[in-house]
Amino acid sequence: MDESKTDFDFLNTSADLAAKRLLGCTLTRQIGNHEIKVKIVETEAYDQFDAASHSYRGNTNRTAVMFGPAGYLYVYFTYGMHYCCNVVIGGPDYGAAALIRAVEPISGLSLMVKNRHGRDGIEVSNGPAKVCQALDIDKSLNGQNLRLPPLILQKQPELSSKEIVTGARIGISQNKDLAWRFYIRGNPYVSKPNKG
DNA sequence: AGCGGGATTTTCT
DNA sequence: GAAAATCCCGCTT
Repeated sequence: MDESKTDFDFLNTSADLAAKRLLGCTLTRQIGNHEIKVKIVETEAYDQFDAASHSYRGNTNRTAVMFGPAGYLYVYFTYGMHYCCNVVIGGPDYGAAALIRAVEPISGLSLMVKNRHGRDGIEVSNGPAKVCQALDIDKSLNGQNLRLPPLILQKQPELSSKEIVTGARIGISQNKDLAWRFYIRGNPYVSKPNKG
C-alpha cells in the first residue's frame, strides 16, 4: 500500500485545527547511529491570511515550503542566531505551517542534553529554538519530507479538548489576539503557560 | 519571579 | 535599514 499518500491526511485542514492535531504526535530524529524520539506538546498555527505569518506576503524563496503539501519541514532562521522548525500543514495552495514550540523527550535524552550544551530538565526542549538545538535541526533540513529519515513524524490518537489549552501566540507583533497557540494541559515542557 | 538588554544575520522594504 | 514566530544573562524585587 502507498502510505505516503494517506499518512498526513489529518493535517490537510485549516491551520488551527491541524496545529491542534499535531499535539501528542511524535518526531523521530536519526543522527548517525543515534536516535532521538520526542512528543510534540506545544504548537502555534500560521497561515497566509494571518499578518503574523511568514507566508502572509506570499510565496517567496523563504516561504515556498509553506506553500507545498502537508508533512514537510519548514525551518527558518531568526534573531541572527536561532533556528525554529514547523510542520507544513494544509493543501499545496494553502500557505500554512505549525511552529513546534516545545517537545517532551521520549528517548535519546542524553544526546539532546549534549546538543543543548549541558542544559538539563525542561530546559532541554521548552522553546522553539531549544527544540531545534536539541534535535540538531538547521536549514539543511528545510523542505525535508517527514515520512523519511532523518526526521519522521508519526500520528498519534487525537487528544480530547479537555487535554488541550488554547491561547494567544508568543513573540509576535501582529494579530496578537488570535488564539492560535495550543499545548497539552499540565505538561512541564510547555514554554510559557497562559497566565490565570 | 520578573524585567531589560545584548547577541547576530537573514529577509524583505 | 529595520525587524525578526528567541534565548540567556544579570540585576532588581
